[in-house]
Amino acid sequence: MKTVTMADVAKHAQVSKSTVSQYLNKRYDYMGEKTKLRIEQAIYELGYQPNIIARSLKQKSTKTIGVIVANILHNFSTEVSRAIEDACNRADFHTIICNADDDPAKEKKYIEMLRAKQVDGLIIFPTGNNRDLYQKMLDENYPVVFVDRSVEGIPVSSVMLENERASEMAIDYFVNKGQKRIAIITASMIEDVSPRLERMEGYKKALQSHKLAILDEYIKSVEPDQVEEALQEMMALDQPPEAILAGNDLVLKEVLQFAKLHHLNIAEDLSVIGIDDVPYASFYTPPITTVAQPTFKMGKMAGEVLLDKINKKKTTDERPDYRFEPTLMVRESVKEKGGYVL
Amino acid sequence: MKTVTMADVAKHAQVSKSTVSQYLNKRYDYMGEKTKLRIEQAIYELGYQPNIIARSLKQKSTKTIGVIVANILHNFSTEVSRAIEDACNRADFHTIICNADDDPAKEKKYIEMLRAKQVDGLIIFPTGNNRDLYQKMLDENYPVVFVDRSVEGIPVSSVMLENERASEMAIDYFVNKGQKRIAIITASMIEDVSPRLERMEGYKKALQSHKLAILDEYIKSVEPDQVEEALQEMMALDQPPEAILAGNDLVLKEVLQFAKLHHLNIAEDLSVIGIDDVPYASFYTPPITTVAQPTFKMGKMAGEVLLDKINKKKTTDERPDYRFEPTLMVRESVKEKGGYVL
DNA sequence: CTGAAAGCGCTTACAG
DNA sequence: CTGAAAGCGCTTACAG
Repeated sequence: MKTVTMADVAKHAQVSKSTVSQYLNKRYDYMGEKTKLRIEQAIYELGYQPNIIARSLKQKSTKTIGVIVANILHNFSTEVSRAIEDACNRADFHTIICNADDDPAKEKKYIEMLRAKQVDGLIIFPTGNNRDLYQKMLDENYPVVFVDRSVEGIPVSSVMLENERASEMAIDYFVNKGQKRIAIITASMIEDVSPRLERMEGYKKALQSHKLAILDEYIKSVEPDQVEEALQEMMALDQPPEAILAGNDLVLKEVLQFAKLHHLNIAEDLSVIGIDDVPYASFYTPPITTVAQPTFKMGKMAGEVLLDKINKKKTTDERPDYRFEPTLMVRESVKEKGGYVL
Repeated sequence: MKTVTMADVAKHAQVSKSTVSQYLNKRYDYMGEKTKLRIEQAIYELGYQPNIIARSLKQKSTKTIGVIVANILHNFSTEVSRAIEDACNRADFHTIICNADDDPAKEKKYIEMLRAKQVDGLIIFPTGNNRDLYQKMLDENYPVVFVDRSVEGIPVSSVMLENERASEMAIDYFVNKGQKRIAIITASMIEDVSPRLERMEGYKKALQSHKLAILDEYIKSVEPDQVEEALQEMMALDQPPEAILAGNDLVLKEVLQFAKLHHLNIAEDLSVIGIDDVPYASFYTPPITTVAQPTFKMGKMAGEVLLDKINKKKTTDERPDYRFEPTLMVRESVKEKGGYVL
């Protein structure tokens, strides 16, 4: 497997490497027609494939961006990544996707590895716990955009959901259906991750605006594997909640699993709304009402903002963040409590 | 953002570039302790990060492999990819994952792009329609392994499920539950993709071994968006099927959606088994019985076989393929037809 | 124990 | 219209 290089092509076509290079880069401005043909022919005969690595070294651009998702297990991450890819492909950029597994150490490793690989920019779903690194990239004027989360004090523009609005939509819907005992379960907030905080805020504000009390027993922020226990506790209350807002897809899954285990019928015995529109929502029994994120638009925006920074070589952010409106996907997991409608 | 290079470090530490390079590659055999310290210091002070692109160019190895999945929408693809990544990470290899979208043209584009990026080897879930390219890689002794599918006449070793066995397990289970009117729906077979064929074969053989007739009306191979229509037809038969084997996760999804739409209760009105253990199977109502592929093991094997080829520089395959046993995940989507048990 | 030199496969002013 | 030459940032025999 001896590789054929540009020099081989040049010799075969009886021109210089420079000319071959011009040809490849479509700078035919002054190139003779016969020369062009000879090169084309040589490339074909030798089965020549340019070595992008060599080009990148010289050009100091790899036409590749890195994407580091906090946790690939979230549906959201997969869908947004796909949209980022599409946006980048359109600009002839490639995409390398890495999964930080919610682990700041892994996130750090990937940031360093991708930068060592000379990717031209980074889209990060930040874990939030690598402030020094984030700051360093800013200082170096390295193109970065955040997705899903923002990091306090780090002025990198972030593509995010209107999170408070998402909770609010869910609560409004619950209340309109006559639900009053509404709980919320979000992923753990140890890391102070912004969407979790905002969704919690939205929940509280919405309850207040409906003049409903905020009960500590109805609020849980826990790891996925503790959701069951949290539900256990809630359901053992004298006044257990009758409706639950699941803060993300993983929490929703746990809630549904819990319901199954304890033979609670969704809607009938327990109303549920999930933030994140899971793929099975529409054909679940009953179909699950969710608050959908415009994942495609968000990914597209993230890709475009990053490409813009890369091209313009300006990494300053004129906008702190790009917020997107959620959509309520009304299905059948919320019970209508006739008598209590406001 | 002027990047600091090895030359800068060398100057700062007052040694030559060679020595810095030795240091980075941990060839300290004969390196003076003070030199080592000075270099370490210089690297730290300058915040030096090696440029992997430059190294790759010289070493002719990127320590990166490419993975091209036929269709990332299959759960199977995602899980196997994750396992491949893990296996590669362990050997300090990176992974670039691309999605061919079941489109041979895209597959071709990605194969060429990844090879241009000098990845050291390729794991492909082949679409099957790029025979020339596959053959070319073989001829060039380029390291490749296939996953999920094999390609007739292309002797690249492939990591696959024991597909016939998968269908057989499902049919045996149906029959043991007293089901006799068993249909199968697989994805379209226009492309002659091996697992689909094998699953179909397994279905037929299993029916025969149970002395059940093979009815053409009970066999459909269609695109996901035609599954509904196919079901429509089947269910309109004088003797509609009472059990359905869904050939993969996407088909299963369509079947469940169809059941929902037509108010058919799974198990009660229609028994179902799906090949591929979908994430929601365990908490669906009713929980869905599936035939699971050992995705983790398969991905690990694919990664290891490829790394082996890369390291040993031998790309000949001592084994045509690596077959894995499926597992029946018994849940509750198959009705026990008491009276009819054999 | 360390350094000078060549080279990996390209690109890009610049000269002609 | 085309070529010679330098250089991207590393690594690696080889010499000393």
